[in-house]
Amino acid sequence: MLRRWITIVIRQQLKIILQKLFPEEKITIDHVPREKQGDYSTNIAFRIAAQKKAQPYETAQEIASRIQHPMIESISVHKPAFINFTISNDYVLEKLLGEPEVLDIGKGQKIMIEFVSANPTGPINIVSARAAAVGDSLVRLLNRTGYKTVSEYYVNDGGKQSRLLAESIRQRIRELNGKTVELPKGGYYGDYIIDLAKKIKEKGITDLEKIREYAIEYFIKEHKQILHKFGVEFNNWIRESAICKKGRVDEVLDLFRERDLSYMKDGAVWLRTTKFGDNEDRVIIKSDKDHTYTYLLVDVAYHLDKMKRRHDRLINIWGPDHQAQIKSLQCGIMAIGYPGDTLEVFIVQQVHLTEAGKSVKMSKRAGTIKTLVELLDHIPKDVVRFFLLMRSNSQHLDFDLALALEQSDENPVYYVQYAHARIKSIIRKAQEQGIEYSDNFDNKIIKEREEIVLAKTVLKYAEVIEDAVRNFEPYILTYYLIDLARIFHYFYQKQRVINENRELTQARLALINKTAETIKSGLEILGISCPERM
RNA sequence: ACCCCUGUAGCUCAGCAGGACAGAGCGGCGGUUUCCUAAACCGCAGGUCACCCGUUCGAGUCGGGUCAGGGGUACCA
Repeated sequence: MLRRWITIVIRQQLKIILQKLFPEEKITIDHVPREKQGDYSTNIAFRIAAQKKAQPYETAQEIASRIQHPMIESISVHKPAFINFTISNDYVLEKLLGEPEVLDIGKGQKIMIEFVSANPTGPINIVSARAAAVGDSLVRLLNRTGYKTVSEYYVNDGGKQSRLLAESIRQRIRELNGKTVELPKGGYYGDYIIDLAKKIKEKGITDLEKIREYAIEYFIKEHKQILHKFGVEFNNWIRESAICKKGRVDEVLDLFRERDLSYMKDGAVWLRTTKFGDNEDRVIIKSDKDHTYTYLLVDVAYHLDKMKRRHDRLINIWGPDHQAQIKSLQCGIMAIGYPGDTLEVFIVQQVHLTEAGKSVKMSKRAGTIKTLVELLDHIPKDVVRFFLLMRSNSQHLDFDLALALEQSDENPVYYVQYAHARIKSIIRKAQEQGIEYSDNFDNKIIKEREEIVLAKTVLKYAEVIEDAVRNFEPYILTYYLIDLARIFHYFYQKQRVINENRELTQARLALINKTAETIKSGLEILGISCPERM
């Protein structure tokens, strides 16, 4: 990629000029904010001047005068003391039309990435949908950059919530039978419970445990279906019950006992998480009759299982409501002998659904949910994904339903897709006239500002991918695609691709073809379709 | 009380490990189509980067504090 090459070149040059004055890795290369003043810039003169107690501007001029390289078209010094480089067009075109760079950032590292993991007690809400979009894009991104990923969905099919769900359904069934009922405290009240109750009533299931099983299977199936519709597939769906059956919980309990990290108090078993920096110790086995396990215990067991499957890194993507668990879980993982940074957790912040300025609150229990199912009933998958990938993970996200429904210019998804469709249309047109694009042209034929800017922007793609991977932030790519589309549209307005000069036409076809490939690649990573025509 | 996230143009947000006169989209106003898709493009208006201190040659960016908004702090998952 350009940035890497220019960094290497400049470092080499500076190394000679500066001798040992400055460590190579401290030389930073940035993009220049203003197009007219070059492509890349270094602030090295400030550093050198500070060390030598010299004037920064003069130092910059001195350094600049001594740098020379065929890929650098020109060097200029700007006040206060920036040294700017403009890349030669030849080099840009050579890179653009050459073999696409294979980015091997991961170097075969195995990453397990767990996301969504919504409880099978109701439909998937929009925050989980956001996690799904982010997680799925990250998987695609990582797989294209030299990582080996495994995506996993953890199903909480045990525990109190599923029993509460079953009880809620049973009461609804009784209600359908004309009885007055009392819904369990903290139970589930959504309309979907009544629908499910009707189904279960028809099947003639009355046993509470059978109701529970039926309901859980029902929701797992529903989640799989809707995620499939959303373009998200998981390598593994792993169940809490399976982890328990495997004996992982006992393993974990043994480890705790061996290391003297668990103790009895008030009839419950506690884990000394404070030893690892938690604010308080946590209960792992409850004091109730059945001595049931807490979520924490089972979750530690689950993560032990993940680690036994030999992954180099474990990543979880969680919603904001799970923020408080991170510490305890990491302490639990340390308690079984793994380093605290074994598990990295990324929190995607909440999603605010807005409609005509009014916000719609969401809670699974309250029954006023806006679910992924409902969302996809009204808004195309591409739009939902794009909107959910427009903010950094840590940003609260406003999802404007009205805007999402707009089928036109306001909607940035179509803006990007349209750029691709437009290019494809031009290429089709050219083919009808018997013109194919060709990489064999004199580089000097590409010289218009709009062409060069487009070419340089396409080349930035590799840098963007690198940034997105490094930060685990797909939105960086989303922004880039909007930017690329804008630059293409501008180019289109200013320069004709198909024109009377055949060689120029072919060159421009090659340029826009690369642009289309880049948009397509980017949209694929975001899990968004890329139509040939619109 | 403690923890996490956020506070940049009327609205929604970019601003990448400090740098060059603060950017985009939407909304507002005004333009562009004998020609490759107008789902496009161009121009104008609009900001004491919440506030205060500090570090620095240089702070929207880093540190401390204040204020404001959202979320979280279960023997629920």
